[in-house]
Amino acid sequence: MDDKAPDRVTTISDVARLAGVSTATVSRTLSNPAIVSERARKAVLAAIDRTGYSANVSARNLRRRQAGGVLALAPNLANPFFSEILAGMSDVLGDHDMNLIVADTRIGERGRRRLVDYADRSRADGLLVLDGQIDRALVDRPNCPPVVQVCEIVAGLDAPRVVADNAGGAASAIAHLAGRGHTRIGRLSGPAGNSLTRGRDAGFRRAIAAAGLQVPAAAVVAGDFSFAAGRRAAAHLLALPDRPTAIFCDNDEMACGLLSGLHHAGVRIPRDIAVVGFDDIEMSRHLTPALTTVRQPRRRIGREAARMLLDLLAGGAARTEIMVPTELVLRDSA
Amino acid sequence: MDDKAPDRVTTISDVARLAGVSTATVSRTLSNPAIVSERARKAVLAAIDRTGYSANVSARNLRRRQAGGVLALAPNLANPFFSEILAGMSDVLGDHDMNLIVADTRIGERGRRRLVDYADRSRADGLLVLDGQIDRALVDRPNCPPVVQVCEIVAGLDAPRVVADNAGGAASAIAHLAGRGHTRIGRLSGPAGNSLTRGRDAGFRRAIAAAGLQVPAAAVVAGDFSFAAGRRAAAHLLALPDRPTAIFCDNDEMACGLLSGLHHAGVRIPRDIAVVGFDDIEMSRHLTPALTTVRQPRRRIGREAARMLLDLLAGGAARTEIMVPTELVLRDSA
DNA sequence: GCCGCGCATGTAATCGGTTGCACCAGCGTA
DNA sequence: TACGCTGGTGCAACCGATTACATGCGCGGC
Repeated sequence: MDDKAPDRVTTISDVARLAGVSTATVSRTLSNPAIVSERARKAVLAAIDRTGYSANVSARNLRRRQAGGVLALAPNLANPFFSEILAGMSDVLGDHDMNLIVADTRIGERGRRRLVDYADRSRADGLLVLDGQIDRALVDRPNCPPVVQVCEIVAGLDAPRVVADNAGGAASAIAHLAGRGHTRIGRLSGPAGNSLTRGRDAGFRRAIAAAGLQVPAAAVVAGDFSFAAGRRAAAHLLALPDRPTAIFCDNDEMACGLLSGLHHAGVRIPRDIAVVGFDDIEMSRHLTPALTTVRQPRRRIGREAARMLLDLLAGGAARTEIMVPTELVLRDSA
Repeated sequence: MDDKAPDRVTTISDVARLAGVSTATVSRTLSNPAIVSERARKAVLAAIDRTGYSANVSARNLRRRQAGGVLALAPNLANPFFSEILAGMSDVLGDHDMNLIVADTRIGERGRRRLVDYADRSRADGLLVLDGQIDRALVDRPNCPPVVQVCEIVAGLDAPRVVADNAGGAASAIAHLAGRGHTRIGRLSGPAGNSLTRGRDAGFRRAIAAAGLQVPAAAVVAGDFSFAAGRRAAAHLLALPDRPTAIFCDNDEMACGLLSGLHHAGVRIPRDIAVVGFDDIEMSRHLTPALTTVRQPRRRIGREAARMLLDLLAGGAARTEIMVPTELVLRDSA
């Protein structure tokens, strides 16, 4: 405010001079106030207040040999499923004075090279990988920062992870349907290799068996998590000789497409066919009928992942896997 | 790879030694290859290739007195409306080797103080403000980086801006409805002070007048952009003695709630009442009936905003306002 | 043969904090 | 009185890149 050179940002030396101490004391006042005398501390804080000083992050990070931030790699940022996970990460990281920077992994070859630049020790202290399809070479590089996998698992990558209880969630959905008397329960699955698909598949089969039922092979359709896949599945399922009376979908987006396809074909839901989804995305509660689905606590998943990464960075022998429970949300579609 | 000390990240000196040149030459090879001899350039590039060197960003930014990134301030990151705008920004910034870091503005007092930390010259070279409700003190601070406003305008803040053609979009929606023979056209608006509300209101009134109609005062309801506001508005509008036959909503989320409320009351859409929204969010095309709405080209808005900020930072006398055209998307609800 | 010019390169200062080490004052103990 | 210890502080090296300035070399013109 009342400085001589108004165009220069105030530095630690300005504060030191004003407070009549050395820069070391200013630095210590900020990072470890307990070890400076009360006299000095007061003088420094007053000077900081006067000047509006705030430390230059580049200089600090350079000296501390850290990046002060974490990189999250997500496919398709525009997908609202991820934004709440990212918000959870941001909560925790912010409390530890860490940035969250977010990069989209599905952006062609030009972008791929950029990713390698980003996933660099000087830019990111750690990586939060939300995309199971990521190129393994990216994270196997010699100087790649520590990685935590979130939700999806990269095939063969042995890094710590935070995942939802996919099997348990699927099982609870099936148990619910079986309890309502359904005996022919179909499934609209995700792509085959995917770790989410595998988990949900396991829960599906386990629960079907536990209810003393059989998996109706023809009514198990492979999708790709997209709305369009749900539309296609509707046509396919309606053409079956032995229609299922309930369908479990591996995610809400497909369930949404399925609902739409069935609706256009004049099928009444849930009377003719019951539908259950997975994820509980925003849209699901607004559909007509509102979608019964398995909720993933996304914000919590983000928080756990961020905490796990921070532990890892602090050198703590972090747990290698955290499984977050899911919850069946009963609405109108089943 | 074949280094002596495998635990230390390679620096510019390592590369220089390996290539048999000075660090200055290495630096020049990377930032301005034309001024180094071909011999030196080849040696340096080979050394970089061997070591997998990449420059430390903190050191570079410290020396260049820049932050290497831009901060975007958005309310509610979980809202998918923003993610595509952010993705557009990220496209452009990435091409200029700039980070995009994103902060949520609606996170209580604790978060507010954190924002002030973030909106700092050493962390961000510029600010992209997507929230019209932001505290003006934040951007009026003496050493706040340059600002570009996006979509919403902060009351009384005279910074360059990128906005959608809100008036034009609303007008085209009304013109469409009037063209289909509607004469009692209601409106579900956003909150009163909001710049989006004002723009859409202007277009609404202009087009109503142009069609030779009157604004049915009782059928203009103030909402708050939320789904719940749409539900409430449905009840209100149905209770009117002189029901409108069409309703223009200031955003899709409210239109969505309105649709849901009307549907539950047994109103057939668009036969009994036509509904038009604004924004074209993801969900809108998936509703039953699919929502007719005014599309904002969100990715483009993001790109334009980022470009404008970069111009501003480069010292270019950037234009002070860019207005991006909107487009009426005809679907089933009108 | 000498001078001047321009190109390629190296030297070293610099960016702004952080922190190991040295120092000093003050006090208690031998 | 001498010695050791402890808490508080300052000095200066350091983090790793960028870049102003200096240097050296080769070449053409006089």
